[in-house]
Amino acid sequence: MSAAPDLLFRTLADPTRRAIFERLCREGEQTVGALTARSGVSQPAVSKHLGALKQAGLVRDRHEGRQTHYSARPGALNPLIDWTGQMAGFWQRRLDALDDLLKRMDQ
Amino acid sequence: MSAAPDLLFRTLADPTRRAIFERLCREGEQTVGALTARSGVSQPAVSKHLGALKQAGLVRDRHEGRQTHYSARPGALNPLIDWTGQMAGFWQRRLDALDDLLKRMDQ
DNA sequence: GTAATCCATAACCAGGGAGTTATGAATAAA
DNA sequence: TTTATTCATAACTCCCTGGTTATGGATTAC
Repeated sequence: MSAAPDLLFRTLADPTRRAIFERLCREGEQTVGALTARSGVSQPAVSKHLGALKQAGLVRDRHEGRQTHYSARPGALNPLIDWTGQMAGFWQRRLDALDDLLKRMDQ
Repeated sequence: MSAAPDLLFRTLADPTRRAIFERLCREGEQTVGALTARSGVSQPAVSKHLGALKQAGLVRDRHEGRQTHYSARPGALNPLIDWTGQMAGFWQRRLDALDDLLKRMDQ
């Protein structure tokens, strides 16, 4: 299971791309032009990043005339949340087991 | 804030490296040799990945004789959990605001 | 109809990073 | 002491990707 975390990690690893995603989360729907304005990179670069984000299921696009509006997609981060939860769970479980063992040795 | 998520995302983006980290989470402390055995890559590659994981604060190492034991570091994922929580919070807040607006318009 | 705007795609380039083999330092075993 | 084991580092290669400029299609404005 969990081929999903792979794509998510890879997609969010790039700072520029992650910044775009963060802006969409904070400020809601934005056009490509608006995103390009404060991204520090060219418009084609932004378009490529948006393509990657879309393919990872992190954003949606909505065409309206000659401009495209992008918005963050709630729930897309769930696999990531699940993964971190699992990892945290594993060492927690081992700590519990250790705790148990110590208690039994103590008796 | 949050230079930490950047390093974490970058470090966990590589599948081989993430697999090593997962094994350390699931099965606890491991030597480099043990990790290399089922990693599918050479020992130097594993060592490099472990170096990256260590630098990101994701693992600890413990030298014992001529072998080095690595273990996952609980709490290292916290910045990641915080970040996802923030992102989820943003759109949640906007949904609430929208809900509010609709309610007021309804009255 | 013509000009201007918005965006996506193509083509290309450069840097980084993940992999390899070779090697050496440190420790354990003989 | 000599040999074998374990790991880290160095040096190198190759590919992937994020950036660029150039361009074109679609839409809006004049």
